[in-house]
Amino acid sequence: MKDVASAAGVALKTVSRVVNEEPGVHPATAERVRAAIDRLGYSRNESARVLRRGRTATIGLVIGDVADPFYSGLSRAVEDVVIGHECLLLTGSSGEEPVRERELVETFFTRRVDGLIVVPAGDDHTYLRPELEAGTKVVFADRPPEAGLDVDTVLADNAGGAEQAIRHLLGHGHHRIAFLGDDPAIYTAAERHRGYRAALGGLYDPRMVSMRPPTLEGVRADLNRMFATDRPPTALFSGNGRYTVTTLRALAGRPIALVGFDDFELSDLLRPGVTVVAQDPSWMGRVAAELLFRRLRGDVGPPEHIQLPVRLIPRGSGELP
Amino acid sequence: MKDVASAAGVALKTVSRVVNEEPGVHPATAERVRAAIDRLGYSRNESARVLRRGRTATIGLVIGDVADPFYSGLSRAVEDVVIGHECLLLTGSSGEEPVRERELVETFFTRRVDGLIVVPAGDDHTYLRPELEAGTKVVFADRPPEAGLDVDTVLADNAGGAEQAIRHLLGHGHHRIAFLGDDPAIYTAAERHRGYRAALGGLYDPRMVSMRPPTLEGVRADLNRMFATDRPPTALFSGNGRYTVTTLRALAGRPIALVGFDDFELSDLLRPGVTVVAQDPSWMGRVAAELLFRRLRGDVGPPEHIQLPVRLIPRGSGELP
DNA sequence: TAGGGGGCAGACAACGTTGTCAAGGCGGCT
DNA sequence: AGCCGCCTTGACAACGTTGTCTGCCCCCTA
Repeated sequence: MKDVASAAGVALKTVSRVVNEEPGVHPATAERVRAAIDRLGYSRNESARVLRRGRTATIGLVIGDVADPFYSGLSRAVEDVVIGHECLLLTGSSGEEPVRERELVETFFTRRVDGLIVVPAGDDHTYLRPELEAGTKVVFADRPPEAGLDVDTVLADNAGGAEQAIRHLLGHGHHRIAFLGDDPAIYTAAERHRGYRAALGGLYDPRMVSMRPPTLEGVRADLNRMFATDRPPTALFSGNGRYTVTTLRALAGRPIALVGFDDFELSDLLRPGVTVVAQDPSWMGRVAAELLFRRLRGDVGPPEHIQLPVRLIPRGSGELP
Repeated sequence: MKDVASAAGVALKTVSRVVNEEPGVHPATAERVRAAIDRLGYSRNESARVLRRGRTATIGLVIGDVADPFYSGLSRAVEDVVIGHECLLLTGSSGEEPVRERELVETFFTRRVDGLIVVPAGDDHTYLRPELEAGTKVVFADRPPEAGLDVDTVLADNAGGAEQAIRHLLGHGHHRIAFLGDDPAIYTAAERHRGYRAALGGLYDPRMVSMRPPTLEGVRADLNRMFATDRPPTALFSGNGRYTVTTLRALAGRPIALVGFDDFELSDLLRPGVTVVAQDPSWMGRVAAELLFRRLRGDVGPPEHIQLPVRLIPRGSGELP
């Protein structure tokens, strides 16, 4: 910038004004400055600007794993909103590890992100307190923080979706419905299990429940265990997208009624098509990002807790007798 | 930092030394400083550090679309390498639009990223020249830049993979094999078509080729056109993952031999399983990122052009008669 | 013609770090 | 005892911007 100034024969500040399109520069001078900028191939040093102004125009996003379609859909939506606000996006995958989540968040904070969207992996976010009090805006998506930390959240209707799925299966004559889901320490898994249990009421049987990481062997073993009981399941409800796929693999073609939480590509191409309770990850991302930017614009209302509806899509597997 | 210094009763520079774990600070002093840091909840301002040192410890990644599994797999691998080098990752999706690709790259440059990994959408990268000459390291992944710009590239063996697929189909008795792929302006599509043509030799017939964006209607129309000819195809080769899925939808269960480029989740669960030429997006991401960091460490050898092998995985659809 | 006001330009400090250099104190060696 | 060198610490400038304040010039009005 200094070089541009001397090349154009003006003061540093004048170049700054031109670059920032501030008023009060004579058009002819501005033209001269722009010419010098082009000639020298100058581009503003954003770090210095950030240092001086205090705003980074950068948003941080912490998710479980970009390679998971749920998260990548969410990511893309967040990215679009962020770009629309002339900001950039720092993304990090926690791999669902609380320690890594925290490291990422803290790294983002030292980079002075203006705002943060987090899909939490852990359940202790006291480490956020200082930064929240310092005014950094944080929105939780997909899962809330632990009780006691009242911040903006954008969640899907997990329990409601699970209830819907179970009622659908009950409506097709099933009374013995198994639940295959993730570790109950994961909020969404716990909620979906809660909805499952609520919808089943007196039909609930803990032997028909398997909650653990979705490994093929594990799922296969649990299914075998369930099928070996005196009253085996006639229908399955799987607690998330990866789980549904794993379950399909474990079933190896064995026909049984199945409803899965989360839609996934090709669910319609399988035979039978897989009936799912679909949530919309990009909607969630968009809503979370827009909420964040509203906060950044100065909205200081009480924390919002947005719940997004989910939708049951019958495709065949949930309608088997 | 100033506050920490006065709280600990030492000079600014001493705090800086402690924070950066530089040698030459008395353990007792360091302890006092660390106590003050904890008490005040201080965290280093990375922007100022960047400004002073000139290195941002940030890498930029420009891809087509995070929501596409190929790119998100690549992203995740890049992210892991980047985190391993204590850097952060700025990600942007070009949506395959050259203009947006350029905007993203230039935004990343004004943010002074140390290095850049690009999956190019456009075919004019002269705009990179100044920055390349200024020493910023850039690696192209998945697709090369236009001829004339000799930079590091990491590509898959697109033509070879296509040849392999076609030879596989020829080996199963097919002589009439159609190609369904993306716009030939996209490098990978053009290369795969090249391999297809080379493997077919005299059997090549332009009427059996459809290259256009993968819309369901378009693919369906082209398939109908091909099937309506006097010598309809007995096998299909689809030019990328999304294309394969679209083709499967367009076929609506009609059995015909099919090999697709790119593996995809559930390819094994369809009946018949889908035979594919698989590339490994995370391998590509890892290799590109590692090459980039080698450059950042000062490796100044001539540009490297890495080609990653692909692998044919028979699953049933490619072995139909 | 004198005074006032608006348009334009520049000087300077500050943002929070880090690299360079210099200085003080202390122990060991001659 | 005097000198040297090491260990520890600090002062200061610089990185490239931007916000504030000041100054100049010209035109308009009384």
